Amino acid sequence: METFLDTVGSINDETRIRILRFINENGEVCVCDIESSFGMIQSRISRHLKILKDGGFLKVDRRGKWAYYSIRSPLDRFRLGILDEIRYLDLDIPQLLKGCGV
Amino acid sequence: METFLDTVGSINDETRIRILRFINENGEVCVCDIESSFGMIQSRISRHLKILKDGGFLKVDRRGKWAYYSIRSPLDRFRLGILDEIRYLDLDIPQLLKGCGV
DNA sequence: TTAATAAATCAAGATATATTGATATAATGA
DNA sequence: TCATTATATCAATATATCTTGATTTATTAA
Repeated sequence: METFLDTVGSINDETRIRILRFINENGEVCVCDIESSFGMIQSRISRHLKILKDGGFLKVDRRGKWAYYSIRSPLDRFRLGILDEIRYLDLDIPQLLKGCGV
Repeated sequence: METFLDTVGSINDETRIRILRFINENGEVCVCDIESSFGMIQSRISRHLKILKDGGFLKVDRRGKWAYYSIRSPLDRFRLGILDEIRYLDLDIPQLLKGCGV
């Protein structure tokens, strides 16, 4: 039950839906890419990523200083359905903007 | 987008998930049945029913003094998937207890 | 080492949502 | 009409969530 509410709660926020779709469309991205693409401060992005990860949608891969987030795979039928559902919502999804100063 | 968030928000609450499953398992019930089955006060049940209705899960049929709630039909793939998903969650769903003094 | 960068976490305030009890509306029957 | 019953809505409070800015942790490079 907690798992279900974590999953549902994780998509009960427009910012997170936008981030989730952004990652679904662009594949693996690091936190600073999301920061600069969305023009949002780091702590805000980081928190939303954690919630999406705890909701079972994302996985992290830490390489060097960076944390790379991508869609967790394999994804169950329910979460796949959600990804599909948000695919065509009327939302402003920014262009990918590489944000880390290498 | 608002619609999607209404739908997701409507199931982002354990009480509402329980009510939704209760109705899904028992079919059409009136508000006082839910009240007495769940042992919750009327305004609380009424509010949650409204949210589930606005989320697209329920419909109301007013007959006489009573308001009968049931699963809206036909239900789209996404909402059907949610009903299916909550079907086996570890939740306390009360027995139907007829609550209206006829 | 030390400084710089990337990311996570924390604390405070703002906003949203849930619960309760009271009141309003609407239908029925005396 | 008036009282009763069923339901909806409102106002107040409690609780949860979101945002920001500051701090902490970890990695790399000077």
